[in-house]
Amino acid sequence: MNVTLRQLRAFTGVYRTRSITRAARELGITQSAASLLIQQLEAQLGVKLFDRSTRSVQPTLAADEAFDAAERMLSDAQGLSRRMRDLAQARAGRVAFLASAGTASALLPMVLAKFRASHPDIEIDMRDVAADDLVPRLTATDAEFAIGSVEGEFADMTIETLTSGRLSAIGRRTADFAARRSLTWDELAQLPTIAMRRETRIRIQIDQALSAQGKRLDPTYEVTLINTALAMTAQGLGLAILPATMLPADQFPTLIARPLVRPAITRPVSLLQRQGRTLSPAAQAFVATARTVLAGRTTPASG
Amino acid sequence: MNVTLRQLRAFTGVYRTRSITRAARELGITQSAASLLIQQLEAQLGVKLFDRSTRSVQPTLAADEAFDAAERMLSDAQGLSRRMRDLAQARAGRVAFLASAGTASALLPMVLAKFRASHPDIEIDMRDVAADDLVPRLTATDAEFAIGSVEGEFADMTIETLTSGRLSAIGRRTADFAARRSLTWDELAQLPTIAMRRETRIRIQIDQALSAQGKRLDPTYEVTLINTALAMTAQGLGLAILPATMLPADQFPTLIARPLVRPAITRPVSLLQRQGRTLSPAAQAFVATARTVLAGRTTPASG
DNA sequence: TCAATTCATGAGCTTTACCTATGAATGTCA
DNA sequence: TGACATTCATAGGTAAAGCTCATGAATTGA
Repeated sequence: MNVTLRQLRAFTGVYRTRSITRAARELGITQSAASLLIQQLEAQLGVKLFDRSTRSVQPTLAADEAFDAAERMLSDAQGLSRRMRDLAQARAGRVAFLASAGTASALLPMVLAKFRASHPDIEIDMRDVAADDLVPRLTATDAEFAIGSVEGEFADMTIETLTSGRLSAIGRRTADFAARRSLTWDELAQLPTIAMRRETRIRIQIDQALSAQGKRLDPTYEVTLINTALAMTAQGLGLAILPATMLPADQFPTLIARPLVRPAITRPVSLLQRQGRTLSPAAQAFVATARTVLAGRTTPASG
Repeated sequence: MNVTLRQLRAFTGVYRTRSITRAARELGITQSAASLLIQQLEAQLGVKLFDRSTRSVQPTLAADEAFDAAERMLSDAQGLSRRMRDLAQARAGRVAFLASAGTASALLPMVLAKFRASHPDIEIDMRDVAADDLVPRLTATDAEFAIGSVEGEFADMTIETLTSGRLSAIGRRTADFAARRSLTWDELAQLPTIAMRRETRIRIQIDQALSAQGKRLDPTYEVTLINTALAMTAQGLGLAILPATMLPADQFPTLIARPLVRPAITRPVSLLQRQGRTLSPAAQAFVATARTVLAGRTTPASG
């Protein structure tokens, strides 16, 4: 057998109290059990730890030396337990995840704010990445999950849609525009528009959906960043063509979104996880927050 | 129940090898036992430590955090065991003891030399003390034992005679002196002599023994230190009156001792220990060395 | 001398720990 | 694709350990 923490607990107890009986009471065991634990430890270490008579329990020099080491081990054990409990309850820890650039800028800030309010001590490491890189990066890095607009199936990945935004025209709140319930892509063709560049994931999706219907989008401006498109829209340069979920209402209070129809195109925001990999409790808490926050923003699929 | 070192050993093994089976082999237990230990630890800490399938065992983030703490505890445990084993085998440690001034200067140096040769890593703390102080100091300080000329009984002390020296006349190796087997105290009265001061323990013993026989000692010189007496003798100032054991042959090669008789007075060198207090293994080793070294020098009680 | 306290020990019971055997899942190679 | 090999999990049984209770021995204090 080997030294056990039980024995060390008994040892430090006896060392401090100079009494087997008192130490046993502290540990919630009987005096005889404590006596045995000390005997075991002495046999284990090959050293007498206490000179004991019925009337006194005197630590030996060896006990003096052993005491510090024993205390350190016990406090390490307690520290480990406490730390793990904190991790388990998501009161401590770190969440590393990937987010596509658009999601990170438009959708996640409010999730982050809510999460930070409820879990102030959890470190967050959000890495924004091109949408196409989400899956390869998730397999390669230590990120626990990814959030972004991804569709399809991937080996060793589970995918879950958190919310989905209808492709919309975003423009200034003019009386004319505000009156509209929706716009068709055909109507849009006659207006100045701002869309994402052709290489972007979102644009590819649009172009594919439209060409399936024999239509096409000829934007007045093409940009790379969502924020650029929104800023230009706010300046009245045209209507931004983006999922409605991508409009942060607080950043652009003058803008409103109206769904585009014929065809209606929806764009999911999905959560990607590696299969067979448990999320850390902190990450689980974050995902839960994301689910509730984003669920409130889902554009109904029909309408 | 609580976290055990067994569990931690299994944990670090699995963490390192990424395999329950391999870790079990390392620990010399079966795979199923190792599997159970991991499950226990997880339940204990409330945290999943490994994502395991039949094909892979992946540490979680919690496991990454726990690993260092676990390793430290295990190495502390090993360090404790090793340190205690060293103490037990007297390969390390410290011996603190008291010695009366005379013993310390004349008798113990050779014991120290022999002990140091066989136990080079043991620290020695020898405190020389007036003979009368041996007992009070031994009860009050952390010294483990005392060596000196003490007779009688003391509460809570065990006493053991290590050697005893006959009171002798020590002089230069002249043909005349060397030819003598012994001297009587009466013969001594006509010669120049060097004795210890009246206050010293050794002198008190001499005076008592002589006065019991109606005799007395009138030394030419009275000194405090044994070495002074011997140095004066070496200069031919007179015969030193000391126990034969107190003559270090290597320091004073020109001197020889001849026992004093009528009466023959012996002076024990004793080992004092506190009753019910185990000596540390280092101290036991030292005492053993002292016993063997000093036993060789004992003057036969009769002769 | 008696009562009280404290540590050690032995008997007996309960709990734990471990092993063997087996099942389930997954990756590999023909 | 199907047989095979590997690996982890689980169930059942047994050996070992741990604990309690009861008791004994030693020592202190009244």
